[in-house]
Amino acid sequence: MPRYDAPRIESKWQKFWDEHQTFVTPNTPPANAQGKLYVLDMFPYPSGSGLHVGHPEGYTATDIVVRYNRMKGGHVLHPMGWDAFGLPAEEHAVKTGTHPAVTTKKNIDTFRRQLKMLGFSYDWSRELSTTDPDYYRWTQWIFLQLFDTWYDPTFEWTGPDGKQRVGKGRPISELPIPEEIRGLEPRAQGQGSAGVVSGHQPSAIGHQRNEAVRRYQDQHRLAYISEAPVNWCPALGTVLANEEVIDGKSERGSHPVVRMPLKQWMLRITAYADRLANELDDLGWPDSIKALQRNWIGRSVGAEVDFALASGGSAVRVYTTRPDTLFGVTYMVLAPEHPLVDQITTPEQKAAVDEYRRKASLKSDLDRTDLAKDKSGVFTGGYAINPVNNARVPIWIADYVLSSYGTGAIMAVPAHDERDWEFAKKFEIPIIQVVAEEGQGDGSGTQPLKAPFTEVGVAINSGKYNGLPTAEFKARITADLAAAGVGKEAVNYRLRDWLFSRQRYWGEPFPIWHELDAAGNPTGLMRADTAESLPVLHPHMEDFKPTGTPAPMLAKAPDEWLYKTDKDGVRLKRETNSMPQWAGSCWYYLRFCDNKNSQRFIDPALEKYWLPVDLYVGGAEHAVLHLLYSRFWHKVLFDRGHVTSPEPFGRLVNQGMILGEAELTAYAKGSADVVSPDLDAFVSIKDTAEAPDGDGRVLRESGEALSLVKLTPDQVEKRGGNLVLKGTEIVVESRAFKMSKSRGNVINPDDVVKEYGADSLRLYEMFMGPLEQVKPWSMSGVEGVSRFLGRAWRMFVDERADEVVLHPAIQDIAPTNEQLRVLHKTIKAVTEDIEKLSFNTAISRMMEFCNEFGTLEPRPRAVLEPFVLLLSPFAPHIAEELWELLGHRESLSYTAWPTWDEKYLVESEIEIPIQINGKLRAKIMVPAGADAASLQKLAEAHATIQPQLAGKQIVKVVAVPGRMVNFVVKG
RNA sequence: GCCGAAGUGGCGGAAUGGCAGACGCGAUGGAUUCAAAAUCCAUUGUCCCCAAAGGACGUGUGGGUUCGAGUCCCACCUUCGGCACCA
Repeated sequence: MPRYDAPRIESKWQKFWDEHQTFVTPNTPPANAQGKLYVLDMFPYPSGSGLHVGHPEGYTATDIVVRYNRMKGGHVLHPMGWDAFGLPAEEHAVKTGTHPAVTTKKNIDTFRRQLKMLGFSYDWSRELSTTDPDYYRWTQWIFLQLFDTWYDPTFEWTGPDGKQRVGKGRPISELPIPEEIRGLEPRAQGQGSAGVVSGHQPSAIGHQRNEAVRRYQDQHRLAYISEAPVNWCPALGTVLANEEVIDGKSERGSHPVVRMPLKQWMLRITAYADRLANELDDLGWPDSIKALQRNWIGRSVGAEVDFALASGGSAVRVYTTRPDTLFGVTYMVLAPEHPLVDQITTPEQKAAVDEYRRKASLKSDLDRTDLAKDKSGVFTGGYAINPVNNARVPIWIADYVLSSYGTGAIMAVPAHDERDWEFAKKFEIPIIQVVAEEGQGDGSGTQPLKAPFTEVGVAINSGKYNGLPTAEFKARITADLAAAGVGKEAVNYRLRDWLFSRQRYWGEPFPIWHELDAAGNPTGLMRADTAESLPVLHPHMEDFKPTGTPAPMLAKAPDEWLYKTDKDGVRLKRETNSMPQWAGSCWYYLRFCDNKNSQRFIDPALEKYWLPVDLYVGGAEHAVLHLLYSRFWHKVLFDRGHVTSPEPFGRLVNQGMILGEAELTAYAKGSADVVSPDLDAFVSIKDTAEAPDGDGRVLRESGEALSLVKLTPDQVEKRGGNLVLKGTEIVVESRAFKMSKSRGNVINPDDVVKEYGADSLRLYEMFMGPLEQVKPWSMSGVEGVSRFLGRAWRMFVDERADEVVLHPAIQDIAPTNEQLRVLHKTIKAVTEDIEKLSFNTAISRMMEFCNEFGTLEPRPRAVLEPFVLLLSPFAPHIAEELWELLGHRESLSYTAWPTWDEKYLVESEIEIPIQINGKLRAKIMVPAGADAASLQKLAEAHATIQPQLAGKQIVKVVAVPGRMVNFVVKG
């Protein structure tokens, strides 16, 4: 009984591919190669729970593209690796004492086994893990590049891509040092050289004398240390980047996060904000992802304006995008942390101001969000002078102004800004309208505003600028302010510099040392490890418990790791922070091209050959962070001449999330724990509404809370276009939820493979719907595609025989024209669908083919053979087995992809619709080449059309050859 | 609130401005079987009609463009995703 036996076939071919190294890709293209193709999956974090069904979705898609292109003769790079640093392995270490490296290795082994089980054609010889010292050696090396680079925003240059740019990351040795800093000891010109890491040469220059210069350089590096309020998460024992904090809680684990000032490594990604935004234009990415990134970067163009203090002394600089509303300024607001606050606060207000600042400093982001509903603030007692009209403006502090955006101070124009409006209303500050809607008169005698007017319009109450449209006003006043020396155009970004240090063990150590003075205290001066001394390995540790304080884990490392004395006798202490998980994933796509290179992070020739990645597939959750960070690193490497492509990823596709199986739910009156069993208690979903707190549903009329009853499919039936409780009119809800342990709807790929086989899982993941779309899982859907594979198997194999032999119906006979037409139609459709990544429709076409030939007797071999090749990228194991059965000795992996011939596709007769006034009235068979006139004649003569046209006036006839005929009639 | 994506049978989904619902699931009927599983065949948007023939209605809602709209334009509603005091 040679039934389709997935386990036997799949293990046989997985072993074959392994032993024959079928998918190992040499870096030199084969003689007849049709060009290179680099297809990359976002590599997974190898978690302890193993592969999720979401993983194979993207992986199958890329595997199909890769297998297809290999057969087309492409030189294809398709690697896989592990993003393996991260908190879970370390949390496990805290609990069990198992070293994170051990846990990580175990998890990687599981992931590798699972991926191999699914038959993906990765070149496993290129496998890498971010935790390999061989790998993170180069992560540290790239960090040193960042450390050795400053951004020159005015530098004009032409890159290896032939494009002109303004702004470049340059060696720190080329940073111009201002005279006053250079001091007594002028630096030699051109000190240091590009490509050699570290800005200091301890033996060449006495660095004590250069201390000021070194500190100046340190302030300008792309990797720098700053003391700033950061998100400290006590539960995780680490600080988190803004991006890792959601609603005041940690993204991972939802632990509370507090703000506190700490010294941290930062990466100056803001220097690249413009290029990161602008160079998105040419990328083959979905517009929605580009929009997400632009949104995140949040570039805004406005003006900085100086308001002199009424008390004299320094001025307050504000940032505004609406300099045209300067005449409407009725107060100013400084962020509570603003450095001028102390200076302007009057003695009478000091107590109130100090108290407010103290409270604000304690507030976590969550608290600030909660308070957002109600504006708070305190008057400082100080006044500023509005430069356009010399008006005295009171200065307040309020936490709705952020110290980290713009200048940390605003001019408040309540008439034309929502937030200022709310604030002014609450504290009874005057509101002056200075912009009127177009065509609403000149504004003299304007009614008081009922709400802030935030649109553009025409200036009023603005002196000589009255009547100017907003855009013109902005340009004019910006120029006027600049001429007067009190303002200038300015650009701001929502994007902040990237907080790059964490306080945990299981991350890349920094290749940095801190100089210590005689008393053992840090001097604030740093030294970098040399490139040759890398990697900086982790110290040996027994205890992985967090310190419980913001002091990094590595501070508990043994002294021999922590301290050393440099050649010049200076005592050094190692940097004890570690890099965040994002670091390793920023450049793995480069290392895959050359993962064994011990001399460089990537061979320049290989970078030039393989980069950029031609197709990058992964989840949309990485739309902002990972993709923005890698682009940033890539651009720095580009500026420093280490890579020749300006962007890492040419085409990007996001796979949609896979939800759990749809669940049926009915709602009933009564409390959740006591659900009345009688039907009267049940309520139709149409009579319910979402609960105000977002949790559960309530009765629409009364707002009464309803309890939720899970149903099985046999408890419902369809009636009148709805799903109802059996025998009732009560409509129930059918919805799919995100897979989660708590809901118990997680599907394990291992189980699916055990029951249906890897080919069925692959096929189902692709058949569910468009790759990019969110879709619910369905076990009976898996069964459906598995039945299709069974049919395909029986098309080739005689199940009544004792052995696996070719079906006797398969014969070397000449196919009919109709059979050839079906074959070539299928080849064309499948080929074009793969090119479009429209895998679900490609599978449909193959199902149709199978429905056509599956039970046909006899079946021409010449028609069936190409079908196996079409199927092979989707279901490679069964395809290899059938290919072998058909008598082929070689794996089909490099067999030429079938081509179609248009001549087989033409049909002699086609069916076209006949419409009257656009409505379908009949269908007729016509010769394929019939022209418009003969179409019309045939249509008019048709038995059901003729009577309908009789006695009516034909106004117009639209006849499209090969398409349709439409009669437009009157009467 | 802002930005983005999407609304098509009982379900997943298909459809260069030209036959809506391909393909699959589910369901129903039949064949095969001692019986079942598996398999094969047929039917399956809703409604009118005894039935057939035929007809009416159908792609979130309301308008519009067009000989013709699921598809293009305008307004709105709903769901999902992201951002959210960013001046």
